[in-house]
Amino acid sequence: MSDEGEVILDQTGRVLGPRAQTTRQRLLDATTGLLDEKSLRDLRVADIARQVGTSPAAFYQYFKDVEDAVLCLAGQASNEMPSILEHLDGDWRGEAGLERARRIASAFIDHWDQHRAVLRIRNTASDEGDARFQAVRSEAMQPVLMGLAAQVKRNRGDKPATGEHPLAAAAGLAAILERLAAYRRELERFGVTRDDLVETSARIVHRTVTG
Amino acid sequence: MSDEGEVILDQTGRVLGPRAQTTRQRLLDATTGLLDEKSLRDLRVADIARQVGTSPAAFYQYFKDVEDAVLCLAGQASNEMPSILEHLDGDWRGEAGLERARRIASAFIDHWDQHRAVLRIRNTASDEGDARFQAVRSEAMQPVLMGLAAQVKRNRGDKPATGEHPLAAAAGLAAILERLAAYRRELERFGVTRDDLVETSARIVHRTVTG
DNA sequence: TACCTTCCTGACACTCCGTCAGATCCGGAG
DNA sequence: CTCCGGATCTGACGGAGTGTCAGGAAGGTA
Repeated sequence: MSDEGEVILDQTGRVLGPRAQTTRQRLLDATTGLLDEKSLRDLRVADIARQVGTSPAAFYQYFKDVEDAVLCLAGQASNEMPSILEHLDGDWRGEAGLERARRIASAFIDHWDQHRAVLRIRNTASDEGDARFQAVRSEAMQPVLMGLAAQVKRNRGDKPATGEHPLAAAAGLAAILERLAAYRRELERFGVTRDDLVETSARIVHRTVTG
Repeated sequence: MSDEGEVILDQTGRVLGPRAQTTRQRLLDATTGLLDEKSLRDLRVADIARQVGTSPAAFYQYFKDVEDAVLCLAGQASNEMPSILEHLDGDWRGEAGLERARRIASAFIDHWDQHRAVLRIRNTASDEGDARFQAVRSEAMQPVLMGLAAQVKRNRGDKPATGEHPLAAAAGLAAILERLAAYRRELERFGVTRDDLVETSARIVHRTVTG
């Protein structure tokens, strides 16, 4: 990622002045925009540069390659990981727990609606084994995963008799939350509304957490 | 896909003789092998050709591009979609239903263990919007999705009062099954065994289907 | 051997990548 | 206002990989 910390550097390690920061940000914005139209695979450095009205060479001043820029965007998006953790801790039993689950599901959907293209790439690149994207994704999801696993464990009174593994259950729940949020558009075409998604995933999560 | 029906054609539409079929198959095998080492993005036609001991130009005789070859493999893998549908129909209540769910989960894991690389690409390409991969994936998953949705609907006595949407629930369950199967390796490093995965996903599926 | 079909290849034009030396820009010192 | 020096950008290029084509090799048949 080319965006760690506060001081932003270019590819040779030098601090960026204000003019450069503007250019860099415009390159990032252009990348975001273009990703709504074409896949990462089809996204050319030349496209991004043209959109910004600069030369391809300028792009390489700030980013190693297109993936590097997207990685940066993915980092930003992941950092906006919504207030899910707040909802995690507390009592999961009964209607209050279900409401908790609804809030989490809803926050996930909002998160994905706002960063669909970039989050999709984050996950696919991560699935394909790219270590940098894996790191960004983990950083965002790990707390959710651990939080869910802890709640599963707690609310079952630690009885492993059910045969369910807390971490596996948490991973499964995370899968539902992500997938339904990611596929919102597609499911809508089959008559599944946003509320349906929230309610359905919330109930599965709630049932799984409380056993 | 370059593999529809029985008679196999080359890129110009001519029927393949026995020698050509062998070459084509070797190209496919080499592709499978290389996909275990590198990502689709890094897989060059030249690599595949060299592996087979032929020229890059030969590759283009049988496939439009690398994706086309992988698509063909994805189609083959998807067709081997295991005997999941057999387990879907029937009574889901009680221990028998849970056992049903275990069989499905187990079959999913086997399926993914056998075709991990190709199925991953099928899904990521499909996620990225590639219509051809979407078609292959749908063809494989649609029956599972519909079957699960039908069971959800049936076993709830059609009471929509629970607020869960059958199709959304089915999509969520499919997400769990796929993700846990796809991430088996990674989860194992955290001490989650195959049995844990089967039992956990089976129970979530069973609970969700029976309400 | 001569021939014909099937299959494969060398060679090429093209696209895009990533780098570098040098041009351009711009604010501040004089 | 003019000039200077660092900050920023660019044109031009070597390289890798793609996809195509005319023609060459391989193998069967008579």
